[in-house]
Amino acid sequence: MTWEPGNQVEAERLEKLQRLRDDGVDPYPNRVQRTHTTAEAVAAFEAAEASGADPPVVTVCGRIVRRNIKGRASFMHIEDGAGRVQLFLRQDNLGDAVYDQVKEKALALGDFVQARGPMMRTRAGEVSVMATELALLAKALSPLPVIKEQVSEEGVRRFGAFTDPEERYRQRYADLAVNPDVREVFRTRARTVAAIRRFLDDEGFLEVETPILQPLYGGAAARPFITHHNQLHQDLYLRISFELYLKRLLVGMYDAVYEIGRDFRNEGVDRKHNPEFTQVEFYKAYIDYEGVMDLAERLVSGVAAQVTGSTRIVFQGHEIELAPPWQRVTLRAAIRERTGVDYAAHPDAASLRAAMRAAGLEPGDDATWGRLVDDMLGDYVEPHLIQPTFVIDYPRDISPLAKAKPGSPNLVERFEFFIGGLEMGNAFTEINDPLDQEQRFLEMGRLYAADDEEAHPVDEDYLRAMRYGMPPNGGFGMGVDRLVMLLTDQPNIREVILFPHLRDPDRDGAES
RNA sequence: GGGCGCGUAGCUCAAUGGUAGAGCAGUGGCCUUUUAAGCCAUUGGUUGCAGGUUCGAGUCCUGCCGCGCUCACCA
Repeated sequence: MTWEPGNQVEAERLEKLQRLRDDGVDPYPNRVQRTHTTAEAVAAFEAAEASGADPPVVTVCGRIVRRNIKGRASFMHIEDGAGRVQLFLRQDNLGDAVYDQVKEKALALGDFVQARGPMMRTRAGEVSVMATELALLAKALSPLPVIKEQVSEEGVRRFGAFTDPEERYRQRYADLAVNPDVREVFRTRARTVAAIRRFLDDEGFLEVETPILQPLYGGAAARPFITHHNQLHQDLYLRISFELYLKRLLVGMYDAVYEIGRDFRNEGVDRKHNPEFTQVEFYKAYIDYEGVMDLAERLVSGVAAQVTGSTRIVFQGHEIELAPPWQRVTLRAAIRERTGVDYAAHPDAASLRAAMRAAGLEPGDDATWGRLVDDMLGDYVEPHLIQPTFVIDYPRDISPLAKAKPGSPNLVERFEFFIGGLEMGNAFTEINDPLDQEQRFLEMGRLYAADDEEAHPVDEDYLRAMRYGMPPNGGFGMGVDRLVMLLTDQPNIREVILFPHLRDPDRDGAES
């Protein structure tokens, strides 16, 4: 099977490729030279200019992003990962053969080239490479969207665009190639992950890697993806959280561990959810959820400061201060404030449902008590939590891994924290009583046995680990993608995931 | 899964039910300091897919595919 041009532009480019080959030009040569990035070349020239030294002679490489062919002198801008620089191309300097390639437009927008020559400044004042050598490095056969820029005092105006979300995600390489803002988002993402890692390393945590393919799944409320190991004849699950493996390591006498990695949840896809997403979880012995709150505040505000230079960010028009201390509100008070319902006065599902109806809410028909409480949180409280807020003390029956709150049989020592109206993370004082944990697993099994979903499995090996003795500890999980959304002011999780999941377009009736 | 909206040239977008267009890109010219370069000329379309209504469908109807927003789901 051989590629056929899909349109006229591609056909013409393929023809030019053949013409270059006929002329003995290798459109994809093996050998490349580069002495400077575009940014280094400009900096070297400016330094020489300032000191009165001779202008440097440089060899630069990059993609042609602008081309202005005039008679016997032409200009190109080439871009590499560091920036862009103009090439000044004169027939006198390049010789007829090479200049003909320019003039005949054998070198097109999108092609990669290598140019060598002394740096200079044009009459218009732009630092440029006065090319004495010019060579093709890689021919582009398909045209990228063309985006022009007008640089002025007021900033950069852009003309032309590549904005269709579907095509941007399906062809992220093209999106990145033409949209520098998008490239910057993923640089910020990389700095965010690095800053999280640095913070936890400095706090004495050990970074570990635990199984992604798991014989049992657990640690969160979600349906898993299922796969199969052929030789072992065994079904496996892609993990929905790291929790149960990380806590096993506390039994193994690491005081503090963390993992940054991918979780997979077989659930709906929307602005805040991708089937695979990046999570950071940490577990630390000898602290409770108060200690975790302290770490969470310092982690998030410290990462923001490192990544953006400030603890004050703007997200979707809201100014948000991430510096500690964050607001703390009990779930009970938060819900009472927003709905008028005090769930503590209605300790069973039936009476809580009645109270919700009396307050004008619409409670789910077969929701458990804890589920009703959680619904009120999501519907009436969460959208208002713009400034960072810990919501603490959750219903026991939606928190099977969190330790009970002394004196409150329905509550556990758990918090979730919210920023910008997004649920950012979840944490608790972890259960370390193996018999209690076993009962909680069994309760969960009963509570949700009615659901048609696969029953949640009890992880017997996890209980065995806990029976060897687990130190008291606090645990924490946070969505890294959502943190990047906050720090880059992106409203959609797909804008911070390089290759987000999309439906297969090559189905019946679809364009292929 | 439900509701609403969208799908037209490589990209961004037009087009009362009546000959499918523009800008950029491309192609052919002119130009040895341009920079959204300019000027002249010009190519490019199975209007997402399949049906239907109509003398006539990009436009109206039905189904399907994909995307967006939203609701639901997410122990």
